[in-house]
Amino acid sequence: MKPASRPPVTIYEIARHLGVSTAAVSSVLANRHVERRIAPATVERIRQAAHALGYVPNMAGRRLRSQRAATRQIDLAILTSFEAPLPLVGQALHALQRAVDVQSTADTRYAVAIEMFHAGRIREKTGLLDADRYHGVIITNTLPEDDRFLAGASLPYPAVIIGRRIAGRCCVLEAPEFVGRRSAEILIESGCRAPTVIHGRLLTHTTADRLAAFCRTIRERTRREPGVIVSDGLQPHQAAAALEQHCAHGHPVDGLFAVTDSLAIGAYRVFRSLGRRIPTDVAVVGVGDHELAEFFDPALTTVAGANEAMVAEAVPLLFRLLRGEPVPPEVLVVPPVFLRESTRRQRSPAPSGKAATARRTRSGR
Amino acid sequence: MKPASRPPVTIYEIARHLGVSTAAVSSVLANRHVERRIAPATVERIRQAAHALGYVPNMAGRRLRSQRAATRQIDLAILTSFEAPLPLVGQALHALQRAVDVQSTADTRYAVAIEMFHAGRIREKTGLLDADRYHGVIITNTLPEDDRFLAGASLPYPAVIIGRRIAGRCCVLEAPEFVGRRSAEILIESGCRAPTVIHGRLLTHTTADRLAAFCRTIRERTRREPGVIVSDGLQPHQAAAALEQHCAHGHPVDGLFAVTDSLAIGAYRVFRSLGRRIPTDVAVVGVGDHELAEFFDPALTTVAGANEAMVAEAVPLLFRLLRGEPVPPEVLVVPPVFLRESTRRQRSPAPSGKAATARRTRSGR
DNA sequence: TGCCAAGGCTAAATCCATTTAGCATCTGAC
DNA sequence: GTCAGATGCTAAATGGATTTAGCCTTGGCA
Repeated sequence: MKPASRPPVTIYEIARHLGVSTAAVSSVLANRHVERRIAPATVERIRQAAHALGYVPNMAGRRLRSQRAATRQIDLAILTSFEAPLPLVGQALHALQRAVDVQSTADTRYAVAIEMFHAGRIREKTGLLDADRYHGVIITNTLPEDDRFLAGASLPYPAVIIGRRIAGRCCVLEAPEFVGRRSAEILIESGCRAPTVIHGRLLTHTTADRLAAFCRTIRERTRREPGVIVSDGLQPHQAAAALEQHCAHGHPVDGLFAVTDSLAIGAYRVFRSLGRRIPTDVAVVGVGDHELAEFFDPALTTVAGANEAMVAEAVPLLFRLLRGEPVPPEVLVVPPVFLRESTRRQRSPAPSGKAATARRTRSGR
Repeated sequence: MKPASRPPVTIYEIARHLGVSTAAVSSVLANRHVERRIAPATVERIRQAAHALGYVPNMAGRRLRSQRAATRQIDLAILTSFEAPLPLVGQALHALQRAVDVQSTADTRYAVAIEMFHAGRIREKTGLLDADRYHGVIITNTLPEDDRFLAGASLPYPAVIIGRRIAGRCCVLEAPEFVGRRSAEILIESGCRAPTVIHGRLLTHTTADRLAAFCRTIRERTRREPGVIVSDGLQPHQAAAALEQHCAHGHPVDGLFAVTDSLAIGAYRVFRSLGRRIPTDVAVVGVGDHELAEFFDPALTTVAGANEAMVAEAVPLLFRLLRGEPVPPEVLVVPPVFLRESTRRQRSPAPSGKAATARRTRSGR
């Protein structure tokens, strides 16, 4: 950050500098000089002065004046972290855009955008606390630091939080405990004796809940400690490195719960290279936040993927907040469960049998 | 779109309606009523009136006034289609944000956002032609319809186009022909006799170029027509359906070029279910726009993935445009080639031999 | 020479909200 | 009874750009 210099250059400076009126300057800079009949020489002088003085238009000023009367502009944003899986965010934007397309009228224009912050550092996001940027936002993929900040701060606009309960704010979350518990149960029912969980070092409220519930369930049902692998990040190669090291240390793993899809991808590769077959030697459960799970080899059993459902809840809530209508403080979403080949043993605990068992497969959209 | 109604409600209406000053209304609506010592009863009246009249704040007005003097705000956006693969866009945003973090000074604040349009319908994106929204944009993932529109329209702000040459605009593109030609060569060198390409129904400039160059190269080198499979969309399941049908019609396929990663994912599944081994029975070449290619089973050979490089070029170009500096009309980027297992045969055309051949593997970041 | 039209530009209103300075009124302490 | 201070509010300036109405020249034509 260099130090502040002089105040911004406006069209007034340019006008004064050249001895012309602001009207002339404005006309030229807005490319209206032809219909306004500004002499070519003047156009050129104004252009050069603007460049020389380093003129940068003030969009607020422009918008304020030029926006056709009787049109109100509503700015909505989805705030997410750079580190988050993008498909989730894309879904959210899509859903929001669909809603906006429906809500739009001749006198109301919506603009929707995705903006990002660095995970854990939402407080550094410029303009977050300013009342002059958004009419409303959906916030998702926050880390505990972010949550703490949000709980303390008072955002000067309506906001719906996805994946985290924050007092006084409208929140949409995964039903607590559900994902972790079901994942544990599936691995246990699959006959796993050394169930293990892998997660990224950074835990969101949601992933932390999945982790805790998983461990608790394993402890309660098996009276043993679950294995826990911490990956540096959510990238497949990071997961692979962590899992490899875990196995190299001699820790047994015959059932793995990956709190995020991408971790499962890395795990698949490690098991393959170690010659361990899925699901025969090791069962894997993941989350199905994006469409890929079905295309894993073997297809990944998922116990989550409530994202679509959460977004579907969040968008109408945002509009209700915008209209000033009352909203519930929180909405819980129960994620769907898809049993696929990566835990095939579950339904056929007998020898092996490839007889088709009842199984829901998420159909591609 | 409902018909337009009355002009927007401003704080003036509220003030007039209640017989108070706009200062009072503003103080209340900006939650400054405590320090401004507005009586609780008045606060309540103002709030109710605002709600009853359907007040929606005008962000332009707010920003114009409240923005600390000596701070200029610069709004940048990445415009992409809803239908595009998101990781690419995420990369672009990341790169842009990094640049912005460096460029930021105490008197210049940047805001960066992703905004989306429906593929082929960029002309319908509201505000695209308005001069009052962005200081600069990066446009990517356009379809030919979009390109045609952009070529005709004159955007009133600096723009860098990725993946498409548009006269008079600054463009960053894949070196023409390269990807299609190399892919074809790799399949031919792998000994394929029925090389085939699969692409989505919607073709961007880039994917169209890949397709055309592939077909031309196959024709020139083999004197035969390449197989062409058209998938309805880029989703794996759509690719799978298209490929299945192609095979069901008896078309031979022993080498496949997928112009997009996700298409390759779907293809893998089909080959697996048909019992055709990769690369022994069929070689597959794809593009490596995201990290996943390496984690395919077997790892996917890629002849593209220039996205990162393209973005790296585009961002500085945008800043040069913003500063009014001259820029080259186009920048060509040659994508890296990663030979992996999915075309293993290539380097060992002899019997089989699993001897490790020289092979670059993209290392995880 | 006189008049009109075109050309080239300016003054001032306007968009909406925020904020500073200041004006009444009321309260309580002395 | 007075006066300082609190209370509750308003008038007016301000932010940056666009746009309408209109002024002054100049040139062409009758």
